[in-house]
Amino acid sequence: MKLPEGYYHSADVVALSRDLIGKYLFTDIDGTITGGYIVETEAYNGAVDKASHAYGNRKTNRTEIMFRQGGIIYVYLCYGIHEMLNIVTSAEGHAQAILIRAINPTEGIDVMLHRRKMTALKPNITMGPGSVAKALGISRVINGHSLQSETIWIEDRGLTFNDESIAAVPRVGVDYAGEDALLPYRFFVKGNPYVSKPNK
DNA sequence: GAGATGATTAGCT
DNA sequence: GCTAATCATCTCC
Repeated sequence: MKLPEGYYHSADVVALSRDLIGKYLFTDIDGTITGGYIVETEAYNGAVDKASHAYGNRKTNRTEIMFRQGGIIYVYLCYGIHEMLNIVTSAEGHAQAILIRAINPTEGIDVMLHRRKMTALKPNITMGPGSVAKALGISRVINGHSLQSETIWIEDRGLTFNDESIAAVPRVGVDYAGEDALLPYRFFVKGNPYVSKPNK
């Protein structure tokens, strides 16, 4: 059920982003399994994508993770507050990654509520990349972990969406990326309550 | 070593 | 809708 290592080695990060919709993402951070299926992703196409941290093959201590072979995770801090979860894909030397923007929780909901300091289940528990990471207990501590590990992994449980129920639109919050900001690299399940606000 | 800034969110108006 | 929160990382000096 766990997606094999080879799944992440595809060179087509955009197709993978589309394919990850409906896959189940789980974490086992402190002895409790939490997760759900992915309802929103964004592709970051490495060296040729102005919106990517690795645009122009810019390699630093932070982005080095993305240049590795696919099948690991890249976690980083944004705006000083929010941690974001990315799936690194493609072959070594190609800095491609997929940002997980929203999931539909199915496992360990009570634990996620506690992590989010919430008392009732509301869509905003895993709506938006910062919220997903917080609900799943993801932090920079597990930056670089393999998706074959016992800490974080993705499963295929046979859930699929047809093309009509998946929207492909420009990405969020990347206006500074010029023409690359217009690329339809954001995928989400139409009408799903956990999808983050813009363009819904 | 200092200064600018961002793949955002939550809370208030 | 608007704005504050808040810091690791990058970029120059």
